[in-house]
Amino acid sequence: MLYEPQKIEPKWQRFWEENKLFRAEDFSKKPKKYILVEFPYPSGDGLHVGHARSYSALDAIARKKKMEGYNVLFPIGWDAFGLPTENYAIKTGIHPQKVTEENTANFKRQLKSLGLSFDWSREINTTDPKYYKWTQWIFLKLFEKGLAYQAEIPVNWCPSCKIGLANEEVVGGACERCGAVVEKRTLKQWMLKITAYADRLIEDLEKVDYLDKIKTQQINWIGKSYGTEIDFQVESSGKKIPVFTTRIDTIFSGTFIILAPEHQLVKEITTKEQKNAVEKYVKEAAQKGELERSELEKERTGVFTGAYAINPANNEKIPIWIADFVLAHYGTGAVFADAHDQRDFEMAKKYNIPLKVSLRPKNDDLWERVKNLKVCYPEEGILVNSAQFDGLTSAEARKKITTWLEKKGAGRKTVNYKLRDWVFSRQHYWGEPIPIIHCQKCGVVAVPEKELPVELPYVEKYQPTGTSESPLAVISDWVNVKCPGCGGRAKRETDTMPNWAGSNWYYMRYCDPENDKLIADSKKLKYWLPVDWYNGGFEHTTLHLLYSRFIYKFLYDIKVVPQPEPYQKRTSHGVVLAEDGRKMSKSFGNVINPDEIVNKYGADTLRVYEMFMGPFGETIAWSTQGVKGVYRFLEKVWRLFSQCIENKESSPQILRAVHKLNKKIDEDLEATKFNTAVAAFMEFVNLCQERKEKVGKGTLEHMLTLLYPLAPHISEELWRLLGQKESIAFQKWPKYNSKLIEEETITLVIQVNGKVRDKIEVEADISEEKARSLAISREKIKNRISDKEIKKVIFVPGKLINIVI
RNA sequence: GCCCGGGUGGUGGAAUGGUAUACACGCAAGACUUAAAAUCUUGUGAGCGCAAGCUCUUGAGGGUUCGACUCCCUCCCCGGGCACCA
Repeated sequence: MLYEPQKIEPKWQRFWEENKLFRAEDFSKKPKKYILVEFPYPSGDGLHVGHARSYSALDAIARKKKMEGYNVLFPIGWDAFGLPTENYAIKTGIHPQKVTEENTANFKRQLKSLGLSFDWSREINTTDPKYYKWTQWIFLKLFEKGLAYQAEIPVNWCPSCKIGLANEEVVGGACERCGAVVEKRTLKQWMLKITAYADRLIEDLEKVDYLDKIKTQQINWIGKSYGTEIDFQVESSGKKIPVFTTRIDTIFSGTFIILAPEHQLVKEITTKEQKNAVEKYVKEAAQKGELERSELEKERTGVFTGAYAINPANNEKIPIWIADFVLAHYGTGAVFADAHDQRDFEMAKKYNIPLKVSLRPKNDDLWERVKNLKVCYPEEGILVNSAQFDGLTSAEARKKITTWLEKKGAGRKTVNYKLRDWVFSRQHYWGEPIPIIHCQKCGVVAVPEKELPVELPYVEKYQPTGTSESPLAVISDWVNVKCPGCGGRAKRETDTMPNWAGSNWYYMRYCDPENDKLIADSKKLKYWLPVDWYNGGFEHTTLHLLYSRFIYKFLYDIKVVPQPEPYQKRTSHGVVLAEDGRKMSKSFGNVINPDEIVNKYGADTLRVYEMFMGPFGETIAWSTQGVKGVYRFLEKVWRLFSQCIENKESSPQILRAVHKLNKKIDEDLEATKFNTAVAAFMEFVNLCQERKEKVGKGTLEHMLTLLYPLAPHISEELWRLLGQKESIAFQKWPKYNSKLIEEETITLVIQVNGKVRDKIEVEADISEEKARSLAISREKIKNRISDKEIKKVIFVPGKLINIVI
């Protein structure tokens, strides 16, 4: 009998679906496991083999958990709002909704052909009004609590497409769509106050089991730093400039102040004499793109405002400058500058601004050069020229100077973050409308909850307007509404939400996908949440993963969800590159279509290959040869069946091997070491083949239950061919017999001075004395030792003996 | 520049203080075949040697240890993230 995956796979997929094998049961008495993979964006390119990597892995986990007796929820849906679909629709004239329907159908067909154990009865789609009603509801709650607000901020503007771009639409300073260089324009945008949750987003990482790499990246992204805020009085004016620093230990060498060009005090403090120069500089800085501004590392530029401030530490009068390397959006948009910062140092040298030193390095030669302002010394040191603080280390000085400034009322201990609030408006058609109404009298008014969802109007024209408004702005009968407050004339908000909006909370909806009264029933949320294991791409660590944690925490605060963290465990899979080591891309013509692999080798081969190709977390290039290797392995499994059908016991060696395999698979699957799990199966099959002996039915069944999570179709088929009436999915996950695994004999390694010189087969529990006399009696070892004195013997029971001479 | 990973045969990789190179690919030889494919068998880190065997080998150098791919220090290279962050 031949192994023909094309015949057996669709059969079992149909069987599993018709018998509702993978339906999750609300409130089951069994313990629950919520296994989640990131839901795909249904693009026109179809399923990527990278999706298949993540899904095959967690499918194996989900199937194993089910066998272990858990009530498993393993759902799937569609993250379908977004730009690629809108762009495609603009290009082809096919409505985005139609495009989405087609792409979704294609993705669904592809996912089903892989035989993944999703509970399709809970399928969701972010573009469904019944779904985005609740996306809008969350926005209203955020608005109610003051966490959604409007602000005038600079946005990326494409002068060619005449449209605002999100950061993710800007590639290397250029428009992703047309390639034009992006400018900055100030527009009124909706913002979400994620910064209010910065501390909790860091602290609560302690409560969850994420890969360390993921935790570190989130912590760095939030970028919490402790420091001091100091007030500099502007000379002969009531104004003060607050400045944030982490290096208050260098305050006594602060000889000038630098403001960001966008700093609000620039206009107010600039003197008449400097007005022209300052205005010119500010204008130039605004015109420079982000790219240009950060590229210009070589040459420092700046301009003097003409104004002076007082350094509160030593009451010295110091000049106030402007420079574009000072960022408006970090700290207070102003810094005090000194000889102990590379950038400040370079700028002072260029414009002949006086400098002095206040930190002494340990190295005397270096100190000589630092003292004479030959080099910048940005490290920590011992304080000098710092009045009563002389002689302290930088760390000590930071504490004492901060306390001293606090007493004088000129400064305070403070904390800063790199994390910024989240721009939540898009001037696009294909997204959730923001449920807000602008009334001339009442101002910004929330759409009443009972009027949700605010449906996206189905129109023929969804092209950009060319102004800085969304395409929705031109649909006058949709835009013009009565104010829910006063009944007067009002207009709808025409911006839509970014596609992170729908993916922020989607995993909650799987718990209760049909509910039209609530985001989800609270008892169901309590039963299923948190997600026990969530797998997705590393690239979502600082966007989707962080955003969705923030939204969940907010929902926890308003008592919608039961705990403060949504995901108990988070893992990430590595990217699958093309065979040539580059990214898979249509333009390179190197894309692997999963359909082709499934047609030629079957879903089981694709799934097992994706697990075998390399360590789960690493970036790996595709190898078609490697796929063939896995296919050969599955053929060997098939042959094992045709050779072993007779009803008898396996030999003790095979029996031991299958129990060892059991242990290995158990451990490797939990640790996401899928590649070595597959290797262990291969070793087992090779062993059976080498021994040329018929394997007993029981042993084969044992092996098939272990293989089932990774290669479900072939396992189910052979299981039935062995005469089983019930699906293999209902089998208990097998337990290994640890006594059977124990070996009676072992290979004892004999080392001389740490080098392997001989090996002997001995009983497993050999004593040290016996091992020693055996080792010394060996010819090879005798020759090595000859007349030399044995200094020491190290014996590792069951492993080795090392003779030191 | 900073923060995370990583560097092991011709290739993807295995081994987290105890037999380096599991497993797979590729390659070579043989069997089957009119032939090819598929399959099976054997071999396959490098060097020396007819052979038994010996020597070397985990990016480079040092250290700890009876013993280091594994731990520590210095450096080089590659991948990812952040980046004028005060």
